[in-house]
Amino acid sequence: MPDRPFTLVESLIELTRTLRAAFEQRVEQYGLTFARARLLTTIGRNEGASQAQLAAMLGIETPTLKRLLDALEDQGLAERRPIPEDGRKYAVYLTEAARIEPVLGFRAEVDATLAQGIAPEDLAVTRRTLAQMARNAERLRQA
Amino acid sequence: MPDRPFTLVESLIELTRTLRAAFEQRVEQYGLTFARARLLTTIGRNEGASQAQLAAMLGIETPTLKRLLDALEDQGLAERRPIPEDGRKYAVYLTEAARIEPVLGFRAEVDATLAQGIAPEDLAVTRRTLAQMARNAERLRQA
DNA sequence: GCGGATTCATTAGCTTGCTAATGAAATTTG
DNA sequence: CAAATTTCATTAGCAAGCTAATGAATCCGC
Repeated sequence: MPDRPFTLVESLIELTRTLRAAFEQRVEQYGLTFARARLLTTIGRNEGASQAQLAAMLGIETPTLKRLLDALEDQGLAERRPIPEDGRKYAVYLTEAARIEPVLGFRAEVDATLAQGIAPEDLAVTRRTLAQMARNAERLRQA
Repeated sequence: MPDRPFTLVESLIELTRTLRAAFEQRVEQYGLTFARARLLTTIGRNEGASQAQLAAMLGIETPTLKRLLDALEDQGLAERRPIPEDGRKYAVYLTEAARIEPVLGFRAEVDATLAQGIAPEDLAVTRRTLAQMARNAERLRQA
């Protein structure tokens, strides 16, 4: 029901929101949200990374990351360990409880579902186009 | 710097955020945010629409819309008018102040900027692919 | 090796999404 | 026509994005 001509931007916004909602539903059985599940898998692939590094990988800011990490820690799924070399940093790890969760294959699953019924060459074109759009948006940001 | 293979979902999330940030910067000179500017143009194209209708057009929920509309009303850019036929509804209009703002051409401008340097046929493919992805995400939501 | 600059995590506070619940008005049904 | 249902806007409260500001630790330049 969005506004008629349905511009690219509208499509993007709507898709991202639907996507989020769909997978939110999917991971809620584990007591997770979309953002927290994304962080969980990123920690799993990069154990020992600092908070700043994780934030950069996820493309979010460190205060946002802190809040997500606090939540995972409260749920007993991740932990901060102080490192001796640098008193400012923590190294972040999954707990054993988190390792059992089948959520770790999350990203690949999301992608596979999303790509269903789409020709590989169309996917390739779309990837390229999205990358160019990201550059366009980025350029605009500085101007 | 996101996680290596840079999946589709990551691209989408990052693009939407960059896009938002870029245009946030663009409209802040008018005291607007991205979401509020989007609402403003939607009101402009559909004057007299109810809040529920506007929310549907924007793909957001009515409480979210209410908050945005309150803000525009506080800024003197939009107004609610009770309608005689239905005591529950308001008809929403732009004020004269809003009509002067050059923000009304906003959507087209966003789209044009985003599409720079992309071949028309690639854009077409991308539109189709995004639509299919939206269906995939939607389907998953119900399952 | 000391002092200024940078980096890291944190706090505080804003915006904008969401869902659930509510009251009032309109509509549908029996 | 009265009662039940639905619709509309609202309130309340949560999640997750952001920026700005802070304190502590590290690093660099001289």
